[in-house]
Amino acid sequence: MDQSSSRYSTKTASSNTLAFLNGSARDIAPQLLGYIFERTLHNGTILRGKIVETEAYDQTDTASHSYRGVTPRTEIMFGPSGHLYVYFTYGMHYCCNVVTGPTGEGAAILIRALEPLIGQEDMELRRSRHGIELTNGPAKLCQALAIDSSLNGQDLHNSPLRLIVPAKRDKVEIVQTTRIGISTAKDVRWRFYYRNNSYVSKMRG
DNA sequence: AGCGGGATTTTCT
DNA sequence: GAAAATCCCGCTT
Repeated sequence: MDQSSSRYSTKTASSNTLAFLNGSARDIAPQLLGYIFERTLHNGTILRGKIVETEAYDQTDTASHSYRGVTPRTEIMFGPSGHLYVYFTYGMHYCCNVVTGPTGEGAAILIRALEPLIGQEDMELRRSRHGIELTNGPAKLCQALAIDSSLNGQDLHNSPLRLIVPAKRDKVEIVQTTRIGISTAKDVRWRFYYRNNSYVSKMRG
């Protein structure tokens, strides 16, 4: 494996390049910033967005779906890392996570915001919005990229939704703060985002 | 700019 | 039966 070519070319993640997901969600969540989601629709349309906001959830965490153990909903979180966990909430919204940790541990990273790179026009049709409103929230980005329960459990190495290693690391400051929309563990600072990126959800200022 | 309510269904107590 | 890792709209300031 040629180190320089993997560092400077944008290519589909091999099983090797996503091996870093087999660790703690807390540590991986900031590392996932800058990675790229590539969605291939049934008609062949390619959509891409860069991850700019993440939140970690693990089994020790009262706010995590996995806290109370394996259920029909959470079994994907307990499966192998590098797969996608999609859940449905509030009767109308999907949110998506990247599963982390070894098989048997229930952990995942919620993707809260993307910066669109390719396919903005297609996202606009699905969202009926434009600009930052395409992908500045966990359910918004799922609607923009047509992510629903049919993708739950898919392998991010090779599926209609793939995780791509960035060509080069962004030189952007990462902010660490508390998570959004939860009623317990409000003080746990497991939310990470790129400072000053306009696609981050609930930006103030 | 900020608050309040409605939508709508899966999941777990 | 209540809450939910949310979003959107309308009203008030």
